[in-house]
Amino acid sequence: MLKNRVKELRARYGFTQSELGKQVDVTRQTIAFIEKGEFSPSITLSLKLAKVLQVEIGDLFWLEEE
Amino acid sequence: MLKNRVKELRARYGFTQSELGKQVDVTRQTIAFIEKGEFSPSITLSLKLAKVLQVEIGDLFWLEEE
DNA sequence: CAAAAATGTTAAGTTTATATAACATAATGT
DNA sequence: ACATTATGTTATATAAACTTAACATTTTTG
Repeated sequence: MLKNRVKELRARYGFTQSELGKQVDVTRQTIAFIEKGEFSPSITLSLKLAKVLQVEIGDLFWLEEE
Repeated sequence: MLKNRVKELRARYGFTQSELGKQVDVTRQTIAFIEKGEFSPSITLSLKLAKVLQVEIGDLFWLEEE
């Protein structure tokens, strides 16, 4: 199962969903869906998010058992 | 632009495209498309590939300028 | 408190990832 | 040389990512 820390890290930087979306070229709804874990973004978008949030991509997204 | 080392690492382990595909639950054509750089796989598939190929995901896929 | 901004959520549409199938060529093994 | 296996490639179909739009609720701010 895919997990992520997008919401936590976005909050740490004080970005709104819209601001983060704009920085990685997606809409705020896409950010919301990712934060809810409703889908598995492309590696391209994932790498952009990791860059903006200044973490290794493996620390932003990971797979858990179950 | 998205780059990856899937082909190189698959060769290192001596896996065929079919074998690698089976290990990460996709078809050999999907592996072929990824190796050709024709699309940006999901983060879920990317994480599975990194696990099987025993590298950090950031060492398997990365973004380059232009 | 009232207004504005942010978030939650959902529906419908478009684009892209992935599957399935098919055929051709290259590489490997007997 | 022949048979088998791996790879290249392309077409069509389906599933999932992502967009756009809309409205409701929550949070923030004057």
